[in-house]
Amino acid sequence: MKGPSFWSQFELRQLRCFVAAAEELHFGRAAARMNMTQPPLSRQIQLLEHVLGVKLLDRTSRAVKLTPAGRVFLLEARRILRLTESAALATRRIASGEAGTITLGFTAASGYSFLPSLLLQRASHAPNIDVALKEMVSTEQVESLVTGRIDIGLLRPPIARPEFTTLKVTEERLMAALPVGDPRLAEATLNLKHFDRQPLIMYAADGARYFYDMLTGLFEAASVTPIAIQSLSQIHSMLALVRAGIGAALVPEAAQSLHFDDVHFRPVETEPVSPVELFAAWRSDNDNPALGAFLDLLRPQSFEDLEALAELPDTAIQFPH
Amino acid sequence: MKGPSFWSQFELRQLRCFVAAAEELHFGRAAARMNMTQPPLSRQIQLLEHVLGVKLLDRTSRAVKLTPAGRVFLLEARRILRLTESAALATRRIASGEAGTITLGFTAASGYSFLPSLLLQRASHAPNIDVALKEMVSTEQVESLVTGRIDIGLLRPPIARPEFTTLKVTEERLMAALPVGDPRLAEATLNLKHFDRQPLIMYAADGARYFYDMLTGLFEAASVTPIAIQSLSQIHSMLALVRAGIGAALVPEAAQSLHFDDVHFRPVETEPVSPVELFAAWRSDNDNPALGAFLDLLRPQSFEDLEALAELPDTAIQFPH
DNA sequence: GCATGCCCATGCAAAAACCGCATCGGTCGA
DNA sequence: TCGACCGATGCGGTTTTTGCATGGGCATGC
Repeated sequence: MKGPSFWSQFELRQLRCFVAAAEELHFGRAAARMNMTQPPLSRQIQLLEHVLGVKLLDRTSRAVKLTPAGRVFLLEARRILRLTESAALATRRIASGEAGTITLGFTAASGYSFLPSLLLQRASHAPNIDVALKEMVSTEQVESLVTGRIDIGLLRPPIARPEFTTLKVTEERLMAALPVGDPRLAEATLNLKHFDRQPLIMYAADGARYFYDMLTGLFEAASVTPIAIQSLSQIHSMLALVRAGIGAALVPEAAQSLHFDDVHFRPVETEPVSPVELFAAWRSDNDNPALGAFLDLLRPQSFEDLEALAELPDTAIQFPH
Repeated sequence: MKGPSFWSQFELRQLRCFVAAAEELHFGRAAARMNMTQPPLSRQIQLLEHVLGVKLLDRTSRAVKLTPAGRVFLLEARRILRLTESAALATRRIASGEAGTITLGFTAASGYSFLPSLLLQRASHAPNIDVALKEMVSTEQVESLVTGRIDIGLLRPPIARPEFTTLKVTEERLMAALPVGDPRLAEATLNLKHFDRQPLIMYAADGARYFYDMLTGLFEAASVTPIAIQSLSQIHSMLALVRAGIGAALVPEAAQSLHFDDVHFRPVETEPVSPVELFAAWRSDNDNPALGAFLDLLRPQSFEDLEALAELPDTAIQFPH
C-alpha cells in the first residue's frame, strides 16, 4: 500500500485553510492569514478537495470563486470550527472548576436553612456550577460518597474515616418547640431544668442517632430526666405532635423555618451554647474540578450571606425538591 | 521559539484517537481500532491534552477512566466528528447534483401548464433539488441569466447567443377563446379564415413580442386580416375581455387551465400545427451541479408525465406563485 | 502585439511530524 | 515475590509538510 496514502478523512487544518481561502478569495492573503506561504496552502486545499472528491474553489490565474458545493461546505466548515472552539472552551471551564455539576446529598433537617443559603450563594458566586440535590439520611450519604453517587454530603455526625475530608459548616443553638399555652413560654430563655419530669418528644435512637445521643448526653450532664414520649426522627412530625399538645420538643434553630401555627420557640441554654453541628464531607480523592470551586462556598466568608439570608422573608427562599 | 512547535489547535485525528480511547477505555484496543499501535495513540492523546491544557483521561497502569472534563469533551468530540461526516456527505451530494438549489425564471404564460408539470416531476425524480421560482418577462430573464440571478429560464423567443444553451420544451397548438354565443363555437375546429374581418383581441407589440410576431406572421401567410382591438400582453386579461364579448382571442393551449366561465375554446388549424413553442435557456458555463440533474427533467421522457398531468383534474395542479 | 504584473500550481530539498519497535516503570493478582 | 498487564518513553526510519524557486495562464497597459 504505497503512493499517496489513502486518507478518507480531512483534517481541521485543511478546513482552516479552506475557510481562509474562501473568505479572502485569494491564496496569497489566505496563506498570510494562516501564517504560512502560498504553496502549502494550495496543497492543503487540493488535499481537501481530493478527500471530498469535490472541487470547492474555482481558481483561474485571475480570480478565485466558490463553487456551489464550496459555498455549502464553507458553511459547514465554519460550523465545525466554531464547534471546536466552543468545545475546547467548555472543556477548559469544566476542568478549571468554573463550571460543572456536583451532586449533593443532604439530610432533611439541613434542607431547612443551610442548604437554601448555600444554593443562593452558588447562584451569585458560581452560577455555572449545577448542583444536583439528593435528600438522604446520613448513612445513605456515606455509602453514596464511597460509590461516587454523590460528590459531597451535608450530614450530622462527623465521619472520621481517612478517605473523607469533613468541614463543620454550621453550629446552631437548641430551641424548645412549645404548644400555645405552655407556661414555659413566659420565659424568654429556657434551660434544661425546664424539661425535668416534663413530657418531651424524643428522637428515635436508630433514625436520628445524632440528636438522640446529643440530647441524652446533655440531659445526663445536667442531671435532668424528662419524660420521653414517642420516638421520632422527622422534625416536622415532632412539631406536629407539639402542636397537638403532646409535649415539648428540642430542635435545631433551623426548624423555625417550618413555622407551624400554634407552636412557638424559645432558645435553650446549653453547654456548649450551639451544640447542633452540621458537617460537609467529601472524598479526599474526588476528582470533580467543580468541587473545588463549590467548597469555596462553604468557607468562612460564607456566613455573611447566611446572615443576610436570615433577614429575608421566607418567601424569598426557594426550597428545592 | 523552539521546542514542540506551539499548536494552539487540535486536529481531528486527535479527536478520533480520543474517542476510541474513551470508548474502549484501553489504549491497546483503541489503537487497534485506529489501525495503529499503542505508542502513537498515547502521544496523540497527550498532544490533545496539552493543547487543551486539560487532562481528559485518568490512566493508571491498571485502568483508564474519563475525567469529568473528559466526559464533557467526549460528547463534544463525537458531535464534531458526526458533523464532519455529514458535512462531507452534504457537499458531495451538492457536487453530484443530487441535491441543491436552482433558481428558475418563467413567464406568466409558461406557469399555466408546463411549470406545474415540471415541478411535479422534480418532486418525484429529484426531490432534493430545491427550485426557487421567479416570474419575469423574457427580457428580464435574459438579463438575469447573464448576471446569474437565475440558473435557467423558461421563455418564448429562443435566444441565439452563443453563451446560452436552449432547448425547446413544449409545442402547443393555438386555441381560439370565444365567448358563449359566438357562432364559431358550432365548429369543432376552426381555421384562420374564421377570423377574417372579425374582432380579435391582439397582443401588444412590446409586451408580448413573441405572440405578436407569430400571429401577424400567420395571418399574413394566410392572407387573413382580423380586426385587431386592444393590445394586451397578459393572457388572463385577454380572456376577461373575451368573456365580456369584446371579441375572440388566440391563446396557447395551456391557457385553458384558466377556465373562465362563459369562455370556450376551439383548436385552430395552423401551419405548423403547433406554432407556440416554449424554450428553456441557461448559461452554458453555469457551474451549478444541480442544473445537470434538473435538465434531465426537461428531456424527452418528460412528456410521459406531461401527458399524465393533462389527465389530472385541475385541482390536482399545485400552482406555485 | 508584446511586455508586464498578478496569481495559482508544481518541482524539489530541508524540516517536522509521525509511526513502530523495543523497553521502562508501576500495579495487581497468584 | 514473581509474572502478566498496561501505558509512557527513547529512538531510528519513513511519511508528510513546508518554503523557496519557478512555471504557466491570463488580463492590463503601452
